[in-house]
Amino acid sequence: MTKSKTREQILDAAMNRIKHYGYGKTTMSEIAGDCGMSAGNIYRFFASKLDIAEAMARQFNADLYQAMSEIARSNDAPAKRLRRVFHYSLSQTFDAIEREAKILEVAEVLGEERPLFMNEGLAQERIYLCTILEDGVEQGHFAPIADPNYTAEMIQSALMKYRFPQLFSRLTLPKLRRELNGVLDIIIAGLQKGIEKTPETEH
Amino acid sequence: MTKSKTREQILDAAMNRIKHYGYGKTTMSEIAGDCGMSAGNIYRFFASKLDIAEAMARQFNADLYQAMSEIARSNDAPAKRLRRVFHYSLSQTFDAIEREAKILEVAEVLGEERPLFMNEGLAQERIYLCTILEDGVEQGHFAPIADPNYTAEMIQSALMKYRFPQLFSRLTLPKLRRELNGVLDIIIAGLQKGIEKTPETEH
DNA sequence: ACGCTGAATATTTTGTTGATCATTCAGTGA
DNA sequence: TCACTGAATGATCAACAAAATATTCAGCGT
Repeated sequence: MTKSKTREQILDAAMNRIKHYGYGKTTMSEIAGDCGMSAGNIYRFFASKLDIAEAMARQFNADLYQAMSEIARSNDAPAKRLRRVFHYSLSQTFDAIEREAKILEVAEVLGEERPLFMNEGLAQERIYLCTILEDGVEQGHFAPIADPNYTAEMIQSALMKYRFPQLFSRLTLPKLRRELNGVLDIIIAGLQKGIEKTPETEH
Repeated sequence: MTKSKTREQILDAAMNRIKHYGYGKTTMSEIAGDCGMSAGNIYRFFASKLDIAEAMARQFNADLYQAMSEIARSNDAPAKRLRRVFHYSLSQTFDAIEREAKILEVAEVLGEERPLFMNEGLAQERIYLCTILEDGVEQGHFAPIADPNYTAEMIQSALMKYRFPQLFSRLTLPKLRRELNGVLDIIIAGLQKGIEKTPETEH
């Protein structure tokens, strides 16, 4: 347990520095210095500097998933829950990057060096989306869905642009919200109507 | 007319080199050498090296728009035309980059240095999308659409990922096609059902 | 006047070298 | 034995100079 305490201390020190100076500009020595230990000792708690960044993102995601989970279980209409999940995610990510621009660098580095970690997050998010989709079908708001996880994946694909907003465009938050709502309008209409899978493969 | 002939010659020489060696690695002198002229003379036909890249992309787009225009005017059902437009664009872009990997660099440079050029292309594409959407409404396949250009914009947003496939992901063409179809399934269902614009702004 | 050249200039890229840094691990103190 | 240190190692980065390169333009030949 003291081990986990030290780990938290390291992570905390790292986060403070990285948020302020960026991933590339904070050194293991500095983090160690903040914790009153040697750089080498950090490696007893994190296998690499990248793993610190990953732990940072994991913590950010944990909060996000917590909120998503609550939204997914709420009493709102399924369509509204869908909107809330993606708007919440957009706002949180946008604000975090707005507040601490250096967080974008962490996202870039992880996207590049840890592509599987990103997939993990998408898979987790899909769990909440499936809940909403299944509720929607059950309550008669959505037409039957053959494979909710697949449909969730397609919804994620369509909304990829709003995941790390500042990474894919330079739109302001209001414009992003407007677009997100527009795309959601179409998706929700599609879910209500019922999706007919494409009959044949085009050339 | 001889002026336009020379311009074409320059563009042609530039394209050959850029496709093979990349934008950064081909020099104005080399292009000029291929055309038997001095580097300075190129500037009587192109304002800058970037403008050569833009002309290159413009030529690629011209073919794309030509095909899109034909698809948009075809007799297929509107839903099918929508699919064909995006699948065609995906295949063309993917293949071009597959064939000449250096083309991706041109896309990157233009995306970075000429963001407005990208918008121009999106606007052009929307013209064809609007044709399809309006046909679809007229023929009773799609529910009425208040603002087709806006809806086209939202469709483009949802399909952004498939525009420069190798830029946003590392998926294979079959996987991209599968995803594109999945997202299109939802969009088309939404168009058939009719889109209710989001009633209020969230949080 | 026209179409072009090639030298001049400004900007970028490249190459190099010294530092800095991430990571490892033998060894220290408790 | 356990938690840690600090020196050693290789990798990466930063800064600066040198070399290429993009761009301009005065002037040449027609």
